[in-house]
Amino acid sequence: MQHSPQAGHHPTPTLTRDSIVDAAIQIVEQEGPDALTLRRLGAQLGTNHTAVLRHFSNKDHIVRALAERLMVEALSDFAPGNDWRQTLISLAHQVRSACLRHPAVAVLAAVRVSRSPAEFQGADTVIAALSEAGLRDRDAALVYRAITDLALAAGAFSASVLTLDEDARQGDRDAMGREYLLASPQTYPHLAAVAPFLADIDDDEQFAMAIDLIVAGVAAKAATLASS
Amino acid sequence: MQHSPQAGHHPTPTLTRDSIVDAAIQIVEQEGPDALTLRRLGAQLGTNHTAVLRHFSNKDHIVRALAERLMVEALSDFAPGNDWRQTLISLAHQVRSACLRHPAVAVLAAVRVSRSPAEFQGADTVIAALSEAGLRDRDAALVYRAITDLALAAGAFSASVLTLDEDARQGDRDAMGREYLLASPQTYPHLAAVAPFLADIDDDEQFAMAIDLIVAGVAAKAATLASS
DNA sequence: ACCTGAACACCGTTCAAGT
DNA sequence: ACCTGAACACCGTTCAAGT
Repeated sequence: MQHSPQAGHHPTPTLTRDSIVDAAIQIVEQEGPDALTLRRLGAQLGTNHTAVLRHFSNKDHIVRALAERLMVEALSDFAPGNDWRQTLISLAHQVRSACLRHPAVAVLAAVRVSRSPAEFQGADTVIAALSEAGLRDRDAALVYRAITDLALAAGAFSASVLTLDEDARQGDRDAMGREYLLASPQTYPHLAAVAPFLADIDDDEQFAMAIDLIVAGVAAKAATLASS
Repeated sequence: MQHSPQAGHHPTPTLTRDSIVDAAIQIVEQEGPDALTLRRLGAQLGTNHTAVLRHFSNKDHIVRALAERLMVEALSDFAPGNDWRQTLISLAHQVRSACLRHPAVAVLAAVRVSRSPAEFQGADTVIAALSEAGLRDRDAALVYRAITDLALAAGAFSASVLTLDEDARQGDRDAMGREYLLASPQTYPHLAAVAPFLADIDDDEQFAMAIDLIVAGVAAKAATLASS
């Protein structure tokens, strides 16, 4: 009689890696990144708090699994645009949306995402867009890594604001709106000139501009390299 | 008899906010962000672990003080370049250098830096550079916020790699070098074409390219807005 | 094979007490 | 005014024991 996972009297183990990740996401979303503890996770799953260590060797491995989920979700329902600019822009916004949907997960996991080949499909799409823009080989590889990390960093950064508590957030908003207005026009003329506008910019607009600048930069870089 | 800080028999308190921040930086740099605990801090300072709470109301306030230090150091010995491009590029590298000198501090504190007016001088320099590039008023304010957060996010991201332990870092390096090579040329043709180059790019080069793209993007944006 | 429960060595924060 | 020391309610991880 062979010993297989299906055989014997263990038809459905209580926990699976997927059910643990599901529970972890739920906790982190509802209660913030600090709420993700093994004991809280055990409570959510209705098991002893050490049971999850049968499936992940430590807490860090759980965080990495969250990172993978985030990327899969970001790139799941994606279709390339009509040209390479549209493709890059919509990919970037898709990544940010996933980060904003799970801000605490993004803050916890963004660094781990960028350092491992998360999604071949997403990478291929970006590199295809760069090829269309005129970048090949090593240039394409370099620009790919640069813009991927920029977009991910910007997305996580944008999301991280949502993880601050309401007091800290209001404090930061006030600081932007008020403190910059105190800058002396004599000592800091350029800053004083734009100070009234600084508080007036929301995160959506700022992110859109960041992606705009990067895409414009890619076009300029491709033109430079093509003519050299 | 008036009661003044100088009078009486309390000439030099054991702790000051500065000495606490000094000790915190030393701990975080030598032992990583997780090593920053009140007990470790108390040991470093030769006091009870609760003594620092006389000077900072909680641990989060200590982290914010670290963020301020980081920014001050990043912008302290800075001189504007010959043109606006050089100015922006060298500012960005200065921020990254500070992040790399204190990687764990950067990871801990970057988000808090970007949301508060840390340095009027730095802000004025950047906005002056944008003005030279041709951006004014609300456009300048929007681009200022976008590129500041991008540079800071990129710097913190870059630094965050240094906070991973050697095993995780080697694992990530291997993944880049090896796993991408496994991408099927049929299914992912563009990715497969550049895969050999992906492992060959170091963090310095990648950061330099990111800043290059942003600066090129600023130039392109300024040209677009000027002609409209 | 998978989960439990006790144990261990830690956390941040509060608060009465000392000097 | 500043620091101590005990206490409280938590952590992640290990490991023998159960089923």
